[in-house]
Amino acid sequence: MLDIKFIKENQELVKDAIKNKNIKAEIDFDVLIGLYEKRLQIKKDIDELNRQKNEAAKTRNIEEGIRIKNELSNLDPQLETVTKEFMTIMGLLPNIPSADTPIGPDESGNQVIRNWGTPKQFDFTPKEHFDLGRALGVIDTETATEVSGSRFAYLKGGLALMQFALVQHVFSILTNEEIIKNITTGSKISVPTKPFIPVVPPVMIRPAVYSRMDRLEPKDERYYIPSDDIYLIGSAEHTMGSMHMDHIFEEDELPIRYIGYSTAFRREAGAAGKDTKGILRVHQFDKLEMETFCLPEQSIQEQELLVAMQEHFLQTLNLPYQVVLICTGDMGKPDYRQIDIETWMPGQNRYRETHTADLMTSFQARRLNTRVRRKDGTIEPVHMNDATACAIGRLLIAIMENYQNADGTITVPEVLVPHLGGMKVISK
RNA sequence: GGAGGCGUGGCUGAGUGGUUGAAGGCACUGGUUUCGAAAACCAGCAUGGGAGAAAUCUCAUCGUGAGUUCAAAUCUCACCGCCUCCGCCA
Repeated sequence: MLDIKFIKENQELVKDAIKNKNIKAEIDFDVLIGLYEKRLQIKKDIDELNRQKNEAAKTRNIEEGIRIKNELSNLDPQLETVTKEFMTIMGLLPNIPSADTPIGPDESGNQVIRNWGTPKQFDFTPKEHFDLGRALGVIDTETATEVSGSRFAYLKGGLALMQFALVQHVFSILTNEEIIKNITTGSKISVPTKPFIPVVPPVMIRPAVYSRMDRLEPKDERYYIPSDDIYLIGSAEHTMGSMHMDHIFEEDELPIRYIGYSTAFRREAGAAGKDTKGILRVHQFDKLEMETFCLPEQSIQEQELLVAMQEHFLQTLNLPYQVVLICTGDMGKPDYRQIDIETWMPGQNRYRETHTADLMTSFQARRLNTRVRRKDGTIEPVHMNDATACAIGRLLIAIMENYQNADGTITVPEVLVPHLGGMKVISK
């Protein structure tokens, strides 16, 4: 949610954001500001009546008290109505995109800002992960479809083990302050080198909290359990970002960095027919997610750190990738700046999205009421960043396709070998 | 799931209808003292909204939401959460 005072002073910015982010809502700013002012006026009237009520109560003026009570009963519903209308419009407004965000209608407007590594030349035609996985018996979507439905899979054998090798690998990087220090120095990123705190968060979330994260929508995309009025999360971000709602940090406590491991649940509504084979797009996958809280003036650098950590991770696996600055039409509503990383998938002969890094500025924090008390005593919303550390399913695909051999076996990346108990090749 | 108990400020803890936004303690901040520190003493110390140049004034908030009352942290109801015992369970 944006700050109404910011909106009043920066209407053009907000209007541009709505247009450039393709938000399908007709917002009348005169109406919005009118509602805000009307609400303020009603609140003032109620405040004054309350003052009189308190006065009457103190002096035990019963008749006066009854009179004021009746008057208040007229105003209360008015306030409720106006507040509701006001909040409805406020909830539609997106975050403002950063100045360096390209303006574009959809993914065609995204900009590749750098790339790393050279796609390996194979002396045979590289296969896609589902063919490799089926032949090796490590991905079974047929049985999963019978048992659970489409877009589910069994990961087996060496691939199942590799999932946990990746988890170990990510945790070992992100909890190591030395590595973070080297990366910030090497990339000239000026943020504290505080390591990430490992977290296994809940995978279910209450509707009200989901809404405060501004992640309840699109509801079609969410799994909902009516008997308990609860949602399954689509990312660890959802229950980690909300960890500190209604909390005020002291300035020197920040940044706070978490690395969470959880299963993510997605209905993939509207993706019918898209990426139906294998495990690229499934209803359930495991993911390691970074979530950080920091001072407003540090949040861009913080996002740069998260991207640098992602790049470091891919480099340790020697996987070629490109870094993409996402344009207005393709970025999320709460995003200020979104950077994706696409990793080379030889079987598909193209880069596919494996990572995303979202800088939300104060947009989520304002609704979550997560704030910081500055040294001078002022209190303001913190800035929040979230970013993929490792979407395990998609990384497994990248590893399978990049490390495949002519005989259909898969070489285990060197850094993962120790985490796989010394296993060097996944074969039948 | 059954029985009972409980939710008050950063923490602890008093407060069962009337200047209680809330005693006391701890923690924290500033000061006095000290060569310095500890201790002691003094002072300050919730958040949000509104008015004001400011001092300050004012409204709301004692898990959440409704209700009773001239008046609610205190009474009623619902919901949420926590604790203890029993049951079940990884």
